[in-house]
Amino acid sequence: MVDHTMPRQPAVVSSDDAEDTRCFVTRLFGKRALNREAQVERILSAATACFIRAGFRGASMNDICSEAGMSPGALYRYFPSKEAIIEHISAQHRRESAEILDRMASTNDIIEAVVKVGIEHVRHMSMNTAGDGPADAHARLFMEVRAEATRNDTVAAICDLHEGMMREKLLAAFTAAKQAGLIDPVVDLELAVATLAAMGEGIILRNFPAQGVPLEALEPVFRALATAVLRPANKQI
Amino acid sequence: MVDHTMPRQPAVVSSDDAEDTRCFVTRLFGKRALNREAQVERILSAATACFIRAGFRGASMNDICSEAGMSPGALYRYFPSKEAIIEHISAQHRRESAEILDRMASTNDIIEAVVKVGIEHVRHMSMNTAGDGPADAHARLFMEVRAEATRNDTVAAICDLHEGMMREKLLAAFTAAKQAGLIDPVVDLELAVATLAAMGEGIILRNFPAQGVPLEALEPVFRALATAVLRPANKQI
DNA sequence: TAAAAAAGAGAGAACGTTCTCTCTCATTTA
DNA sequence: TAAATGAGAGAGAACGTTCTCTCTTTTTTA
Repeated sequence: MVDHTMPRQPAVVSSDDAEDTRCFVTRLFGKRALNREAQVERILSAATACFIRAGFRGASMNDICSEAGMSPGALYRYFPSKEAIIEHISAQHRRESAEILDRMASTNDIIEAVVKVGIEHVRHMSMNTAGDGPADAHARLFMEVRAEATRNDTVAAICDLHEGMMREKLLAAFTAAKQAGLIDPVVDLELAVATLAAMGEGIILRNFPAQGVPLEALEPVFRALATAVLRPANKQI
Repeated sequence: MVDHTMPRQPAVVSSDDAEDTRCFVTRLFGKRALNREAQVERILSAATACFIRAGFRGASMNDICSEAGMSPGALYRYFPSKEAIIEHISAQHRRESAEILDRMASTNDIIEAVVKVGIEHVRHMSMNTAGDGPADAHARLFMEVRAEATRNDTVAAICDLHEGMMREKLLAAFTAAKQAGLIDPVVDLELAVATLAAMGEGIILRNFPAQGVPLEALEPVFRALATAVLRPANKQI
């Protein structure tokens, strides 16, 4: 067997307070800086494809390297570990979901606003960003993220953060609508938010569009459910 | 370093058509046969605990052996592979879910029947069978099974089988109720079943009871949602 | 501005660990 | 005594990661 025990060269002594003395233009916009961003993007999109195909645990770093057309040595210059990639992708996925709520227009019709957000969320989740993956790519990733969150504290914190944000956004909108008399005063808003979120997640998980249910068919369903949750006593206000 | 390259012994030739010549009474009810069932059960419950803790991929066969207080050699007498254990547990989990629908009493009030089944399902899912695991044990396992189904054909078939059964049971009940005039004639029953199933799964996933929402609080929610789905036009019939 | 030095990027073999599963051999049961 | 059962070492493959080395780009020096 080949002997690899040759003593390592001591690392060149570099003072801890060494500063990057390069021109800041080069640092930010130089060929290397731009290439670095592109490479990070390449790795993330390759990893996403692999994770959708095989899951966080099922996809190996070698798989990701092959998909990205890159050697392990190269990949590890951009991410310190597999976990770091998983966390990055998890955060990105949850953030995208949370951002959909930002487009929830402040309208006089809270029911229609909820319907619109629900449809938008389902549309986004059944959209195939990559183009060559399975139809339920986003839903698969969503499941991976949630499963990972049950045993990885960092991912759990990421999920909590974004879910908390979503909860507060919805709650704020509902509180305003309630004060405007658009929501039945009896309704427990916290429970309403939780219920609607659970429903949304259930529909994401099932991925209706991938099973042939068109978005238009989902619209009256969302409307009926939103009405039931927000105006349980009397349908019309 | 120790040399492990010693050539393996060829497997002992065992004729494929070897027969069990024991008395069939002994074979079925003898001490050994009974013990065998007990051992299988021991392995399954140990594996379930490990899978809930670490996921299907995250839990190793050694973990399961330790949990079961058993050597690998012993364990592999009862299950040919890790996958076989995963499939067994997946099937068991999905079957238990499907069986809850069997207790759906044929009643004059279809809404209350749906509410009862929903509550029962959530109760079962938030129940901790083992006793010493996390509160969301069933929900975690559910997520594992669904995630596994996206990339393991056998588990996917298991899920399809039981979901198909659930779908048909609900559809039959709804069809009868529709004919009895208990459901709005406008309702697309297929979509109603899918919607209610998705809602149920979303609520399972969120595990409301583990988050402090009591089952009683969930009852009016289920009632409102069931009503919205089955009687969208007019609340009372 | 040209040459020298440093830093960055990448390839790919190899590392140590862990994985699933199988082997041999000892013990228990019928 | 023959068959069933179990223990536990360990084989071999796969894992995530790190290694050394080469080539390119950027910065510093003359």
